[in-house]
Amino acid sequence: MKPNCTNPEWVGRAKCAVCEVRNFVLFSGLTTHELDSILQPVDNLHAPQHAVLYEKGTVAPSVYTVRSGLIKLKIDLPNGGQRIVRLLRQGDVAGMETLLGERYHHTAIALQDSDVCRIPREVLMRLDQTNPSVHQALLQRWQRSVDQADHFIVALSTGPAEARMARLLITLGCIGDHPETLPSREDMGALLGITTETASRIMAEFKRRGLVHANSGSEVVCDQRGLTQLAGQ
Amino acid sequence: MKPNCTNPEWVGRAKCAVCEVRNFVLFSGLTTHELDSILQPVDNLHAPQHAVLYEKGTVAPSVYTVRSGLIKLKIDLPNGGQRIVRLLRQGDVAGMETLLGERYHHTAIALQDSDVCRIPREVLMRLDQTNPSVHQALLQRWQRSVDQADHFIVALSTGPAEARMARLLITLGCIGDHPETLPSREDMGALLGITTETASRIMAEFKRRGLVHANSGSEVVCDQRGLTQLAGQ
DNA sequence: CCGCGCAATTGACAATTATCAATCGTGGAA
DNA sequence: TTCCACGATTGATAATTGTCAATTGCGCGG
Repeated sequence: MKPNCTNPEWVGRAKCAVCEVRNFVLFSGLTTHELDSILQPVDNLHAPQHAVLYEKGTVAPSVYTVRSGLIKLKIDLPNGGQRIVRLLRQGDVAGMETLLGERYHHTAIALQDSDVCRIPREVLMRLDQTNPSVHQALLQRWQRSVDQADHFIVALSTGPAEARMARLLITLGCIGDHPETLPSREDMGALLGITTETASRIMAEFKRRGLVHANSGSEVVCDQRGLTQLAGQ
Repeated sequence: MKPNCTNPEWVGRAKCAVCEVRNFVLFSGLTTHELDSILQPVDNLHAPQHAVLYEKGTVAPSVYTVRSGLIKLKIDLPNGGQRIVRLLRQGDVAGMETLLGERYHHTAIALQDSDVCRIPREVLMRLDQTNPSVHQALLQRWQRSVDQADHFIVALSTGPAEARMARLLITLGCIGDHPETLPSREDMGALLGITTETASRIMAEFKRRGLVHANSGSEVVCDQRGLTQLAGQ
């Protein structure tokens, strides 16, 4: 679909000690001193929209934590399409199968311009063994993956397409006065297990009904109440 | 739907040292001596079909490992239906959210007569900290939950209902000369995100086409080749 | 400014699936 | 054995969704 295979761009060695989102990510339990003791590099990457962090089936040397932006984990279908199985945002972790010595289970692509930290497998495994707070944070991230996958099953893959779309918009958080840049119709389809055309029709209808307003920029704002009602069925 | 809320029946204190499936479950890395040092009881339960292991939202004192049988993890929908988000079989673990101090995220019910071991939270947390092989096994189970959830999204919630049903039958393993007792049509619907009637129609059609044969007992055998072809789309 | 390219939208129609209702089949209780 | 209860199956019809094709809208490069 997209020959646009940008790669993430190296921005610099991560400065975890002054990271503004450190309390949301894996290393929130580490002291500055402990952070200094990390010998191997944790790199700070900028992933522009459509950049590929990693591809399914390739050897997995690193785990990624999301500092900002939106990342999709997808699986390619035999018929040429794709199915998105997870959306990752600030504080989420991608590629934890790395820690079990497995190859990547998905392809990770930035849906929006994103900033991520790339943590080598060895670094995280050592911290997991030596630092209880990192260990606990890891278990929590694993559980978060499970919870998010369950949400995809229950909320985004159950019921009529209109209700699923409403739940997707709520999940994306474009509600009230908190505008968001939405994924393409194609990605929405891959998120909900419907076709691009159906996704487009539903979104167009939502706009006509006033449930979704285009903002000044490329962002949109949604009607919390109306969507919640639709999501019910 | 089912007022048939059987509870699991206590069979005895678990004898992990002589457990015939120990190599598939969490404690495969422990020596007999280490097993003896477990002070708190690991109970061996028999869960007859329809028995409820635990219910969503209740406090979670224990993790369950499946020794035999088939367990479903379900979530109740606002419209009265249910959505099954996982199927657990020999070696799988239910209720790991327990280890993070959370309440159960699902309701766990036996789809077939099953044997399970109930492991208190404290036991598993202590072993996780003291025994690397248990720690590793735990991470693997967590990853397995993620993988199984992904399978539900990609294989069982994507594409037309007929293809999903074919993939479900393959997943259940009722292929070749390995017969299986299938879930009810209602449960199949909850597994695939379709109605009971649609599940019934598809299964009836599979039988007519010779893709599924009733066995002598209540079990069925499926045509591997034919189902695999259907699963493609 | 124009026009190209790509995504979004829309239309028409076919296929799939849901809904509601009735019937069938079977195992278990009386 | 007969009858009942319940799950499975089937039918008829409406609603939803997919498919294929055309058109619109818009940003960006020339």
